[in-house]
Amino acid sequence: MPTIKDVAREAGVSIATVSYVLNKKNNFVSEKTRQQVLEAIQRVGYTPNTTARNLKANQTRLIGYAWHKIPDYHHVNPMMDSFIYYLAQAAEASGYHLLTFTHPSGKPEPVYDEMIRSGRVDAFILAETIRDDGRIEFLRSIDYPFVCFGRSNPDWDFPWVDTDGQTGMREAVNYLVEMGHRRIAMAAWPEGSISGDFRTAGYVDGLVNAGLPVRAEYLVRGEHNEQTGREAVRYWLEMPSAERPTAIVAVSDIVAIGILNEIEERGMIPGRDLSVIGFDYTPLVQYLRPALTTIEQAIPETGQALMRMLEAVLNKDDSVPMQLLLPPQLIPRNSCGAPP
Amino acid sequence: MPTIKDVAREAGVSIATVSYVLNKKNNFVSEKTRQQVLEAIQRVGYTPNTTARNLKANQTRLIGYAWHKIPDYHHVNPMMDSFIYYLAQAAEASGYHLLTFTHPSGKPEPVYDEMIRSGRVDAFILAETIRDDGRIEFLRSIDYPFVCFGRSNPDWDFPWVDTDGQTGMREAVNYLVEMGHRRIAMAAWPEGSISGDFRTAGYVDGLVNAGLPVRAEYLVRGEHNEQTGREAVRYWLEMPSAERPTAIVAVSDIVAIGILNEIEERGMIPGRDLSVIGFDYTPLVQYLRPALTTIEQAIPETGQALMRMLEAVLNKDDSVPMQLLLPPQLIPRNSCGAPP
DNA sequence: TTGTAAGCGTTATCAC
DNA sequence: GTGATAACGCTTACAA
Repeated sequence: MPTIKDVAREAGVSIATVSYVLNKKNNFVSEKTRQQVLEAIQRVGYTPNTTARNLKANQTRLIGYAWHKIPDYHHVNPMMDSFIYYLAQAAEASGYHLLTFTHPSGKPEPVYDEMIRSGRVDAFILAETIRDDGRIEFLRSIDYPFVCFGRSNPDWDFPWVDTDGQTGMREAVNYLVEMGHRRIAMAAWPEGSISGDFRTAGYVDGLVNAGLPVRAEYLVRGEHNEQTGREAVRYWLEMPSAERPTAIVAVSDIVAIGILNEIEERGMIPGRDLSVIGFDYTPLVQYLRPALTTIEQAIPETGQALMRMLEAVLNKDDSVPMQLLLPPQLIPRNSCGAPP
Repeated sequence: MPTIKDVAREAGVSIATVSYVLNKKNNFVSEKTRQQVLEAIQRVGYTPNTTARNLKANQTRLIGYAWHKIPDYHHVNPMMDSFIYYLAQAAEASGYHLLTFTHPSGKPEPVYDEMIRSGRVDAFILAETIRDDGRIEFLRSIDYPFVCFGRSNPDWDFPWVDTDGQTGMREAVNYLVEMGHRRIAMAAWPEGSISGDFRTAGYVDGLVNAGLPVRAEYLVRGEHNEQTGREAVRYWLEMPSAERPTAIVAVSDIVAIGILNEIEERGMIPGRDLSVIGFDYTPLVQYLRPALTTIEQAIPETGQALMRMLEAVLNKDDSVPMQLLLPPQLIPRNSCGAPP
């Protein structure tokens, strides 16, 4: 690879001059010299070496992004995977690249620490944040630049972008209410997860807004899998038919799929006998029969917002708000209808 | 961040000595000095700066991986997304990280060129290779290190790992034959795609092996979407029932989903009236009713094999075979049964 | 066994 | 306007 020296020799100038024309500001280089240098750069096919630049500037223009551990390879979270694609695009638009890394499930902080100490990256983007997130605690404690996709402890002040799951769920309930439903249930995650709790809160908000009672037996909780949806349906179908919910909102698409499956196996028709709404806009759920009504997160916008925020953090620009809630969007399909 | 100088000062030795103990080989450093240095490293919390190391060594220990353009964010290919996760893991095991980048759909080569010229990466991993792949042509022409997930032109000599779709499909047909099927159809992609053509060839192999006729009307081609599966079923259902296929292999899960959906909408039961096999092991297809029998690619192994191969390329180690076909695995679920 | 110093490819300060 | 040159943090001949 040609270096700045080759260009200097070719143009008959010093390497300093080449560097001047490259880093346009201070353009006190004479037009004639500038042209010579530019032509020489063309001729030798020169591109400045990033590593050398980085060493000088003490930066990498690399942003660390950790892959979240997945137990089994078909259990990927499709939403997160499309997120990182848009994140990569947004990063490039700002002259950064994503450097991906993995870490053992229990202890991520040492890996982040190592990335920092070795000067591998300039900042991090964290996804799938949790309550008391050790990564956030750690990065805050050493004042290292980062932004998060997802919230954490409410009393922690740090930059994040998140989907407004509470509003999303409230609107889902509202959508069902307007269709005529009065007995609306929710299949939720166990208490304690941030986004799960916001979604559950939105469900309650929706009921309250509509003047509907909040009934404990209409809220069933379980893990993030198909089984949870199935068990919830079994539970509700045991209720006398006048008590039974006529519509169900699920905390996630995978839970909604379990609901759909159990409903059908009980000989009922989802969307007619029982309406169902998912959450996540997972690929393929559009091809279920009935196609699943779901709530779509603003994934491309999230990536862009995160990068905007991260640049503000890196440039110590405090004109950019450091918390951003992005409204999701209800995607009506065929799994909802008027109550029977 | 502490530098090697800080350690040297702390330990009362020269920076060269620190460097010697760091780069263990040539361990002619006295045990006493070594201990002093090690302790100093601990005390000041030193980790060598990667950028400086890289500048010296003229490397980055970064592998470029381009995200393939996706038209719409729910059209991600889940298989590819889990692939890159395993790839990242394998890379780290070899001391590399993945540097991701994107490129405009038409012209990837200039972006690869730029990454090389600016010294951003040491090598590339290409995925979703095609016939006459310009990236392969380009990287071969400048003799830059890379490995591919996927084959390309048969007369090109370059390192690749690929799923043996031909064998996979042959075994799928064989599986159906053993269940008693004699009229087996395939919903394929248009001729010209590499993996599509191998899968189609495997279908034909399977028929021939079983002594079954290869009937043109049993092979329907269409794009990679749900509609293709639906149209294929409509076509076959117009045949007189004694002629109709009793089983269908699909070139991909999404096509298989279309098949499943159309079958059900015609009032038939997949797995009983008509057996169906997909290809890709897409997440969620296990939750379809019936759960889709599909062919699983060896994704983790592919990532590992690619990294092994890439290291061989980088170290000019020619003991490692530069072409590797990995057998996929049939995952029996409920979408197949004996012919009616 | 350890230290000195050159050099990796830049940028930027200082002379001229 | 332009050119030496130091410096970024490290590795490694070579000298001691």
